[in-house]
Amino acid sequence: MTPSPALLAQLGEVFREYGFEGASLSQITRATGLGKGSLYHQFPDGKDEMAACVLDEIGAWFEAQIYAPLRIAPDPAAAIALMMRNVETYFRSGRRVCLVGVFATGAVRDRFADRIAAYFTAWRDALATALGRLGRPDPAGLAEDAVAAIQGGLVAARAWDDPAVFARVLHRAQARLLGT
Amino acid sequence: MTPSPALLAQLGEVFREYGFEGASLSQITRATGLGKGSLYHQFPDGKDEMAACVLDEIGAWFEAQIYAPLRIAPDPAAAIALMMRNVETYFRSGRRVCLVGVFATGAVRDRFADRIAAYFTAWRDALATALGRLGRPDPAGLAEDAVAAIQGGLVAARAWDDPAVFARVLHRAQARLLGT
DNA sequence: AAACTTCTGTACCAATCAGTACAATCCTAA
DNA sequence: TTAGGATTGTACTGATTGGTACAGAAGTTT
Repeated sequence: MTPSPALLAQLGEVFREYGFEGASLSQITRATGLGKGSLYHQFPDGKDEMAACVLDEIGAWFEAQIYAPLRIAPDPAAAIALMMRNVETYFRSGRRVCLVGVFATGAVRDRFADRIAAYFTAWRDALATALGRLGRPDPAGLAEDAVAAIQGGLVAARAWDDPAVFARVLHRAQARLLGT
Repeated sequence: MTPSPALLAQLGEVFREYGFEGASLSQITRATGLGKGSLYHQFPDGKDEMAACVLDEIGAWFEAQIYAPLRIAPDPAAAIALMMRNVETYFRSGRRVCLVGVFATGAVRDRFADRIAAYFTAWRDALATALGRLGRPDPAGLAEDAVAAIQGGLVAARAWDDPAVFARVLHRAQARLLGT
């Protein structure tokens, strides 16, 4: 039983907007257009399974669009710049929260601990790899700071309801990464 | 009707752990030892009012312990270093989430928009004031980045379930603030 | 067309939810 | 001690919750 990427994207948006606890089945059926019968048919373990599938889909997207390019691109500096552009697009300039980050700071953190940690680890490590190839000092620390800056930039942009905040934080983080 | 700071602290911990939607009245009565009659007597508008009072209490604490010292301390560099130490203590080395940040990325963001934005603004501005007095370049940008780093450090520490991450992010953020 | 498989709709369930009402209890001032 | 105000406990409410069961509809294969 493989849920479609489109369905997982819809589920993801409900979880982003309402969080895990706040995303009731009513809201999910409304957002997806599927009834409870359909949802339970595809996700017999209920909301937990939906969220786990969504996290896996997000992880796969990031692997393809963010992490892998950082590891293998011939020009690490260009790859880092591209990462930042893709991050700005993916998070809708800070208007869309990072679902993994939201789960990390919520009551469901332990339920999805492996997936959450894996997402952050893969990102930090891929970025550190690119920084290492670029010859930047302390690649692990710079990578860790960048991942934190992106998460913090999202929180701040939401707090101020101002996407320009996210853009500025990203821009300055990129400059620190590249030493420019 | 002024709820005691101790009660507000207990409420704050329930909201931190379960989020706004997930913090049921059952959990709140359990955590506070007060029955529903008592809670509704003190907070006639229910959970919204509880959360608003908690946010105000947090804001007041930050004003006294974090923002005001940044604005008025004779030695801005020492004030910034003290801020970081206090932040590390307050957030229990990253084990305790920032409730304002959690609300900022949740469905209740709009309900408490003024309080959330005010918390972030006061912090950024107080820090920028200290940086300005220190003669640091782009104090507003540095301040914004530091506030984002703290938030992002909290998310990352939770994601990795590793307080050392928060400490490292704080340490490096402080070095950037002070130019050391 | 018939048989089989997959998917959907919906009635139902027990539990929980936030909130209301108010009697009872506790506390304080005179 | 009494009266009045503050606080608490709890029964009750209608609504919502996640989940179950399964008949019926839809899709696919022969």
